[in-house]
Amino acid sequence: MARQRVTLKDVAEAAGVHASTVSRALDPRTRSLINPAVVQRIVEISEKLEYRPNAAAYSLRTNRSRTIGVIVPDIENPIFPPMLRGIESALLAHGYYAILGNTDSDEKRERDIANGFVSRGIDGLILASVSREDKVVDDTALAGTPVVTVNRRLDNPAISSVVHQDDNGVLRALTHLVSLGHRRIAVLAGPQNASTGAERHTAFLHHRDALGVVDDPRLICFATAYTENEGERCLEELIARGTAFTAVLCANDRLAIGAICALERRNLSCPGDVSVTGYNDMPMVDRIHPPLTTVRIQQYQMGVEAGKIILDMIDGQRVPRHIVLPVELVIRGSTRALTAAAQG
Amino acid sequence: MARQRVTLKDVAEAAGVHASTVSRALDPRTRSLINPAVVQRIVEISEKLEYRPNAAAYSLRTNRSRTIGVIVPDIENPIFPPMLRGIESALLAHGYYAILGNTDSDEKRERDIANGFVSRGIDGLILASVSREDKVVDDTALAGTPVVTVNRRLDNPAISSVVHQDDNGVLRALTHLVSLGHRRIAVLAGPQNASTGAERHTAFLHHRDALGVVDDPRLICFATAYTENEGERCLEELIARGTAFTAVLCANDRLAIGAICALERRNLSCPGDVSVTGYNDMPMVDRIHPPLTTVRIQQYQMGVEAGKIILDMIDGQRVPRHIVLPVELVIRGSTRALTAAAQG
DNA sequence: CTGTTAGCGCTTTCAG
DNA sequence: CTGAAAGCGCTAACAG
Repeated sequence: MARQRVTLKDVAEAAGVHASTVSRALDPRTRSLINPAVVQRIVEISEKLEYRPNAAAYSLRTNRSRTIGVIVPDIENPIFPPMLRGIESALLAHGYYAILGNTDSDEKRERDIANGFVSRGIDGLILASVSREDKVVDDTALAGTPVVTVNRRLDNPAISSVVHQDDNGVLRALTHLVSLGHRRIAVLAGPQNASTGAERHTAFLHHRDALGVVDDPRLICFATAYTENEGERCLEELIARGTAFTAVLCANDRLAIGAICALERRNLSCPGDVSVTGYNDMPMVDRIHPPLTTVRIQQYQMGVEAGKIILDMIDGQRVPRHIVLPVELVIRGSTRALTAAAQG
Repeated sequence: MARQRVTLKDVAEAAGVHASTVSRALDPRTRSLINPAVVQRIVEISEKLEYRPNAAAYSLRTNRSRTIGVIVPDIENPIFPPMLRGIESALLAHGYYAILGNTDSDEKRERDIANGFVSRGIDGLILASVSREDKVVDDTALAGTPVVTVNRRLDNPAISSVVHQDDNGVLRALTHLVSLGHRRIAVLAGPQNASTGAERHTAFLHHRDALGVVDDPRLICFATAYTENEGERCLEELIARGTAFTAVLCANDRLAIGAICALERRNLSCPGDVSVTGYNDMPMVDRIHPPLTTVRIQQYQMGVEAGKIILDMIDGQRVPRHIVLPVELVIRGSTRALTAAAQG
C-alpha cells in the first residue's frame, strides 16, 4: 500500500540529526562536510529504511530532472534501437534516464513532443528526427536546454551533432562498384531535406567523374522518404525511364531492400543482372536474399557519443561539438563483377 | 537563456487573478468552476506567455508523475519496437510518457532499473522482461504501483498481463506442417523459465499425439535463450543426435533464423530438405531467405492493450486483467510439402 | 465563483 | 561540522 513513503525527515529522526544533515551526508559532493561517523550512521539507517530520494522534490528544488528526452522519427526503423542502447548506457552511468518520443517525421508532432519534454523539465534533448533546418531545435537550444542531433546534422553549426563520414562511405561503395566493372550506376538518393540524404548525394556527385562513372541525370532518382516502398517506387521509375544501368547505389538499406524487391518482381536478378548497395548495415540485412553489400555505420557508438555530449553540456560545456564517426564497407552478396554478357 | 520561466503566478498577475484561479481554469476537470469569461482570458494570456506547467511541482504536490516505466530485456529484439509504439500511442493520448530500460535479461539490472523508476515516482510499470516468477514485480505491485506484464505472464494471477493464444498458434503451425506430410518434426523449444517458452512447449506436447506427430524425446531441444546463436546450437545438437526429421518447429523467429543458418552450413536446404516454422512474425522475416513461415502475433496491439490497462489501473481499477490476443499463421517459403524422395 | 493558506520533499544559504 | 529557515511551483481544502 505504502507509496513512496520514507523521506529525508524520517531518516533524520531515526538518526537523531536534522534533515539537512542527512541530505549532505547522502550527497557525495557534500559528504565531506559531515563527520565521517555520522555519515556512516546515516547511510546505514537510510539503507535499513530503504530510503529513496523523491525525484520530483529534487527536481523542483534544483531545476534538474536527470532526464533526457530522445526524439526519433520512428523507433521501428532498425537503426534506432542500437542507438538507443548506446544512449542509455552513456546516461545510466550518470544516473540519467531517457524518455522517448516518435515523430513519424511530422513537424507538428515533433513540436508537441518537444514541448511536452520541456514542460517536464528535461535536462537535455537528443534528436534523431531532424531536417536540415528545424525551428523546434533552435527554440529549445535558445531556451538554454542542451541539444544534440544524432545521425543527422543541422545547417546551424551552433547545434552539436554526431554523424558519420558520409562522403567516405559513398566513396567506398562507389569505388567498390567501379572496381567490379560498373559504370552505368543508378542512384536512389535519399530525401534532400535530411542531412544524410543531401550529404550522400553531394558525395556521389563529387566522386562520380573522378571514378569514371557515367554522368546521366536520368540515372538519379530522389526518394521522398527512407522506406522500402519508396525504394520500390524509385526503381520502377528508373526502369520506366528506359535508361540502362548495371548497379544501383542506394542512400540507405531500406531503399535498397525495396529496390531488390522491385527487381525481383521484374524478373531481374540481383546481383546477376543488377548489383545493389545499401547504407547503414542495419540488423538483418546480412540475412536477406541476397545478403546486402552496404556501408556500416556505428549505430551503438553514435548513441554513446550523443549521450556523452549531452552530459558534458549539462555539466557546463556550452561550446558545440561535432563528432564524425568513421564507416566501413561490408561486401556481401548483392554486388557482383560485371560480366561481358551483362554489359550488352 | 531563460530556463522554464513562466509560472502560474506570472499568468495570474498578468490576468489580475489569483494563482489558484489560473490553476483551476487550466485544468479541464475544474474549469467549470470558473466564470467562462475569466477562463477565456486566462487561457489567452497563458498562451501568449507560453506558460508550461512545471511537471516536478505537479508531481511533488499530487504524487503523480504521468510517467510510465517500460522495461524490456533488449530493445534490439525486433518485436519490441512495435510494442513500444503501441504503448506510446495509448499513453500519449492521456498525456503520459514512457521511460525506457533494458535489462539484458539480468535480474540485478532489472531490479536496479525498477528501483530507479520507483524513485522517480512512475505511476505504473510495464514489463516485457519477466520470468514466470519475479520478486521485483511482486514487490513493486505490493508497494501499490500498477504493474502489467506484456508478451509474458507471471504465474501469479494477481499481476495483469497481455499475451497471445500460444496454444492456438502452436496448433496452427503444427497442423500446417502435418498437412504438408511431415511427421518427424523436431522442436526448438524456448527457455522454459519464460512463459512463452513454457506455454508453447506445453501446447506442442498437448497437440502432438492427436495430430499423429512422432513422439520422440530426441527430437526436442531446449534453447536457453531466444537468440539466433541458440537456434544454431540447438539445430547442430539435433543433427548430432542422429535422429532424422523433416521439419523444425521453432519457439520464435530468432531461433528459426539460427536454425536455417545451421542447415545451410550443413548443406541442407530449407525448405528442400527441412521445413522450418518460426513464431512472432517479426519485421524483416518476410525478406530473409527463404521467407519465413511463422505465427503472427499482434506486436503493436499488445502495446496498446498494456497501455490501456495501466491507465485504467492508475484510474483506480485495481482488479487484475488478463488479455489474450488471437494469432494467425503466415505461410511463406520456409515450409514445403514432403516429397517421397525426402521421406527416404 | 474566487482568494487564502498550507505544504508536498528536497537543497541551500546563513548562522552558529 | 551541524541546525534553522526559506522556498522551488503547484494543487486542494477551506473560507468567503
